[in-house]
Amino acid sequence: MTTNKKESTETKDISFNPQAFEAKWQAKWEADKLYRAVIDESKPKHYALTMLPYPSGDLHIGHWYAMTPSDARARFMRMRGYNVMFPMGFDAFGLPAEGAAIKHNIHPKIWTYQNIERMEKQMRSMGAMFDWEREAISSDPEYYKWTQWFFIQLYKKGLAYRKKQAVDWCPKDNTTLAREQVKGENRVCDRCGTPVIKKELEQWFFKATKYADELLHFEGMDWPEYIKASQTNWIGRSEGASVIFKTEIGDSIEIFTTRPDTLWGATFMVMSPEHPLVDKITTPENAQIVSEYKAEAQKQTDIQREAKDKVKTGVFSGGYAINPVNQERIPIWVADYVLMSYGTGAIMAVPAHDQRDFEFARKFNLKVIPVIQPDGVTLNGDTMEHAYEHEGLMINSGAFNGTPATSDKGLKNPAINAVIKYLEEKEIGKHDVSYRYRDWLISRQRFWGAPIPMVHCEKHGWNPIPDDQLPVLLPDDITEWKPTGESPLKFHPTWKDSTCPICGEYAMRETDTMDTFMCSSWYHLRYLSPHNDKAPFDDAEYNYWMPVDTYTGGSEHANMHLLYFRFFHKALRDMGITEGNEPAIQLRNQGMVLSEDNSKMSKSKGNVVAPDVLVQKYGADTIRAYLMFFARWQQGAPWDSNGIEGTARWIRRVWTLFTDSASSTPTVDSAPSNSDSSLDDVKKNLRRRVHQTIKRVTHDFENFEFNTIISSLMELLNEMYKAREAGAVGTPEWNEATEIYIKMLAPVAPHIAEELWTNHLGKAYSIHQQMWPSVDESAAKDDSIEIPVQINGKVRDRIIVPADAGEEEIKSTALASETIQKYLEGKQPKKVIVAKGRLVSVVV
RNA sequence: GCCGAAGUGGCGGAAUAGGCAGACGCGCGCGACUCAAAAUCGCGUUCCUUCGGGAAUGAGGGUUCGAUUCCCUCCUUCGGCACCA
Repeated sequence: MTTNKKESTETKDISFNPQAFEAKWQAKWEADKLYRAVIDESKPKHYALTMLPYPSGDLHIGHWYAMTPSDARARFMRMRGYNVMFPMGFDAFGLPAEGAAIKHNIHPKIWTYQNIERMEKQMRSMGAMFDWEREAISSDPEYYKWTQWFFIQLYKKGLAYRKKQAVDWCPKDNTTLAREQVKGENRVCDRCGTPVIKKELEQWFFKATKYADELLHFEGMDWPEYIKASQTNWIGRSEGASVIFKTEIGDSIEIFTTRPDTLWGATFMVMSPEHPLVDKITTPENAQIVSEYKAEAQKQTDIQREAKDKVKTGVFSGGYAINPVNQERIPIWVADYVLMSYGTGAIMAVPAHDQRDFEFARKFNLKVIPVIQPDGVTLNGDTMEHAYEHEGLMINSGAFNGTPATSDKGLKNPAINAVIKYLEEKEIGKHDVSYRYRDWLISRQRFWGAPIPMVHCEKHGWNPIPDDQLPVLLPDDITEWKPTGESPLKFHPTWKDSTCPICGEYAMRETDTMDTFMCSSWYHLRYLSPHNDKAPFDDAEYNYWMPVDTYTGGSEHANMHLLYFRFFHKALRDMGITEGNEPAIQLRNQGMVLSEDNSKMSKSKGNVVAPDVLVQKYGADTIRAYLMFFARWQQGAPWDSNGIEGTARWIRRVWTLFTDSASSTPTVDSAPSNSDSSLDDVKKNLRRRVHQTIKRVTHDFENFEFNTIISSLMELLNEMYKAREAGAVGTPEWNEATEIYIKMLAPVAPHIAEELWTNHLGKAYSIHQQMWPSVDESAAKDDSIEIPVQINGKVRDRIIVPADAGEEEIKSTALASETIQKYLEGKQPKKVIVAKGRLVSVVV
């Protein structure tokens, strides 16, 4: 490379050396505020948001994969005439900072801000159009002041509350977790993979379940199907009825059922061992076995208790309830297959029509009474071998006998519908919906998060910190970081001391901090006005930019961030802070870049691809292009370090074609006949390919099909090399092709595009302020086309016809073909089908 | 078990209002340039073949002149849920 430089000192440097201009353009764009997004009512707005990173230390290839194609699309939208905002920031609170504090005895703040500085620098090397003036960092006091303010608004609205219950606890991270942050069958911590345990603790919650039903609606949202499905599964709506059963001693037990039509078949009840009425219902004779069973249940983990293949266990309480529809006296059992965390913690058991209840009934010799009769078979409660869970007619159900029970759920099912009507008339039950979705537990027993802005007074209980005392700052003088299961803030000598906003007496601060997902639930709003100290954001900014038009990021957040983000928007809407029902219209998720051996990249395995090294070797543009090219973006693929050479070759060939002055003189030996007519054809063909490419690239950008954008540009480049060989250089068609090519290249490879445009073509700075090229439809159209001719479904020949040829013309040309005639062997075709412009199919 | 997405060369992947399967690139092979290598450039590259052709888009069936694309049954992989009443 040094030799190249020496050679080219007197003329323009034509060797490809991205290091020579990438940093230069990045600095100039920033100095010129080229990507500054300001309100401009004369243009349609486009809010392109990509998920902000945690400042973990170094940018990895996954960040590039998420961010640079998103940037390319934002740039494309900008060239299409949108006023685009593409902000960036840091989700800067979180556990790794505390891990570093423990390990290196460094304050999490110092560690975090050092990382931010390094990562900002690395991000700048991407050449993305981030508007850094809108940068927001969630651990800045000016940011978390408003995180706290939002907490208080939620509290005042009754959407934040404190409650003692059994909660998920990660023994490694030493903190509680939200239900969403516990993963999979093994119930492990989403962050560290450690199996969680249950702890009975008093914690702060957000009432997300209030929005359960609304969160199931995705109307007008262009979100991936699997994200919507995942959220729908997570919320887990079931429709049915709640019914009140009375015990013999007069207590009410409410149950939830999706099958009220089987009420007449309820032959016993089951309560969760944790149900508050268990002790009351248990008779003295049964007290011993029930308390032993409860103790046993408590010892087991959730995984043990909820294991699907587990043999059912349970004990009889000695108590009885009255089935409200037929006054039958039915025994109440206690069993751990009924969970306190779902429904009411008690069920009516219908063994004839529920497999779980059936297994239980058979084990303990309880009555089985069929109440749904399938077509053509008579069920016998004493001999049936499994529960019948399908459709049929109601039987043994008094006045309801004969009512059809279909496979429909809820009120759509005539049997369920009729019984619910009856329950409501009799006031023994009502139509009801149950969700598996839980309220969001936001307390974390950790230091590096936004302090929950509440104080507790002996006399006045919990109260929010007055707004004028916000933010509640984290102290700098903490020395002990060891996780104890309680926030390090609790052990600070003075931090927790405060006064009650009501009486002015001593009050103790809440020492827990907020789940960092709280910070990221509103960062898209802080980008609107990151330094506003009067409000979380300006209304004018909100009204112009929101909602987010395109949101990109990882799909691992399906049931976490993406659900919190929607909940938060709805809660804010109900407080009059935001407008509209959803924060983001369009969502797209990139896949994952795996390591070359197809495994997940991780520091511990040492298989991480470092973007910095690649940037040094190839330049940012090549990395950007390769990340767009090497896989379907929304799917991801294993990294291929050889593969990048192909993209690097393409970028170099782009550079060579547009900078090599020799390109204007065709080499004598390779140029074919230079007659005017053939040059005309070459020019026309070039122009056609250029305009066809605009069409394809535009379509693919709109649809996030980044890999085919690059292929199309590669093909067009190959075409241009051929046109150069044929002597097209210097013609108007060549010049047009050059301009359009660089414009289409600009979103993908912003530096080389600028260098070629401004320096080599001598066009007005900046390429990034140019409009996207428009398609000349007439130029894009083919004159003549080659279409295949099939005989009995097999391609036997290809014919060339004018593009606008009619059916008859195509047909006669096809049949006139010698090859086709040979295959026909003089026979008359039975049928000839002409698909205009596509194919001829001859049937013999 | 339920919900969702996806199965195409050695590899990443193209092509779906039904119409030339394998674009583009990697890898591989041959050639040019070179003392040599790298870089670069050119040609070839789904499989089988008796060189006429034949087979092939996870498997099997269906609709059709024609199916990677639509329908049915099944298999596999990935993601979510799961003793959820």
